This record gives sequence, C-alpha cells and structure tokens, in this order.
Amino acid sequence: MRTSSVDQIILEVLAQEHAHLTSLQIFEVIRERLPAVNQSTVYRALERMAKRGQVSVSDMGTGSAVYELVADGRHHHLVCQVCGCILTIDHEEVGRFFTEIEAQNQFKIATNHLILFGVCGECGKNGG
Amino acid sequence: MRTSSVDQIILEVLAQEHAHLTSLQIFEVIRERLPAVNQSTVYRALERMAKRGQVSVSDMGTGSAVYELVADGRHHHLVCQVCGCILTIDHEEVGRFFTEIEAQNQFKIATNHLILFGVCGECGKNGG
DNA sequence: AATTATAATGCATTTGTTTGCAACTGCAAT
DNA sequence: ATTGCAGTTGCAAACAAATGCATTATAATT
Repeated sequence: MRTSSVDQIILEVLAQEHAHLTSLQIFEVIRERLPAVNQSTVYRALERMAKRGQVSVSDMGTGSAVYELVADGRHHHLVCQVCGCILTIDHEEVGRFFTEIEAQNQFKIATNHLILFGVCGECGKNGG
Repeated sequence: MRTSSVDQIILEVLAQEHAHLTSLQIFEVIRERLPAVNQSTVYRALERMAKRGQVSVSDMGTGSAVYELVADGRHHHLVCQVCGCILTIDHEEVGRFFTEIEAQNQFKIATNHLILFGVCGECGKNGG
C-alpha cells in the first residue's frame, strides 16, 4: 500500500487528540505542516482511511461529520436532540446485536461507530 | 399544530410511492402541484416532519438522504458497500436492542431507521 | 372583521462535501 | 537512470443541505 504524507499526518493528529474532529479541524492542523494541502485532499484521505477501517466517520448532527481513530477503541454514542449531550456506550452490547444481525442475514457489518439520536433522561424528565 | 400545504403534499407523495425518495425527487413531484415552491421549503418541511416522527431520514450512502413514511412500518437496512445491494430487516430484533440500550442509559431512542453498512454474503464469498 | 403572535416561505447566500480532469508522485520492474 | 502504472493531489466546479432575513400565511384572540 502506498504511503501518503497526508494520511500519515492525519493519523498523528487523531492519535494526539483522541477526539472527534471535523475535517476542517484536521485540515487546519495539517496546513501548519503542509501549507499547500488542499481541502479535498483531506476529504479524500479521510475517505480512504475510513474504507481501510483506520478511522470512523460519524454524523453527530452537528452540521459536519466527525472523524476519530478506530484504534482508540470501539465505542458508540447516544446523542440527545434536546440538549445536545452525548453519551458514550462501549462496544459490548452493540457487538452482541451486530453479531446477531450478521448471523441472521449473512452480512458482515463494517459500521464501527453507531450514532443513535433521541432524548436523554434529564431532558425526558423536564420536557415531558 | 399548524398545517402546511407542502407538508400535506409530501405526506401524500410518500404515501403513494411507499419508497425511499430523495428530497429532489420529492421536490419535483411537489412542483407539479405547487410550481412556485422553493427547494429549501421542501428541506425545511422534511426536517419538520422528521422531528415529528412522521418521516424517517436515512443516509444510504447514495450521495443524498432519502425519506420515507414512518407509517409504512418500521424497518431497517443493511447496505452492501461492495455491490450496493440493500437488505431490509424488520424492527423486531432491532427493537429488542433499542430497548436494552434505552434501559441501560435512561435514554429514549428516536432514531427510527437504522442503516448499517458492510458486505453482503454474496460479495463476502467472492471478494474474500 | 380586525389584530396579533407564531410558523412557514422565498430568495440569496453560505457551508460541507464530492467529483472530473489533468498533472504529479512513489514504487516496482527493467 | 528510465519507464510504466496505479495511487494521490490541486483546482475548479458541481452538488446537497443549511441559514439569515424579510415577507407572507395561518390560527387564535379580540
């Protein structure tokens, strides 16, 4: 597999931050080291790395997708549509569900970062 | 709740088609009846109806989101990233999983159309 | 019927993301 | 070193979706 400098830097950036970063945030960090890099190059690099399973892409309902290192550990999120809070759930029970679905449908699931929207306990209490 | 003519037409269109439609497809049908309607009005109407739980929004990886009547029955999809085929799974086992997650996190899930990406049995055999 | 408050709409603009194409780069075989 | 090829990049343009603001429509209230 051919090495791309942009891919390398993205991996380093994500490894340093251990967080959900938008492509713009990633782009801006990369630009400090490679000022000439184009934004679509970053998009393509992220797409490539997502296909390889190195990073996860998630729409958390914030307007732009966020990226994260898969090596940081498989986890998933519950996003409250009222207050915007984000609960993290680990892969354990999600994994059981995935395995079930896979067995029943002869399908290998690649989705590695599940996002479920809804209402958190706090907002459920207050809002009705 | 206030009634919008666009909302009404969208409901009728989706009820007629019983399918996943893109906002552009919906827009074009609406334009036949209300030629002056703007595309952002359609986006806003769909967003409104999704918030009410009348329609589901899903990114099936086709470039644009698709909308569907929730009243048509809760179901979910497995999308093959190799051949693009779409398997439909009903709400039963997904519902059990949702209930589990809800109980463990005091969270009410609103997501009503789950999309999981991966590789179908056929492509798994051929591709390795 | 007139008034008011609220929600919906059109238009133009902006944002986020993808794509086509030509140029370039890294790697392997010669 | 040269060639060839596939993968990567920049640029501009296309596309999908969201937004700010002024206007209009709707339902409730008077």
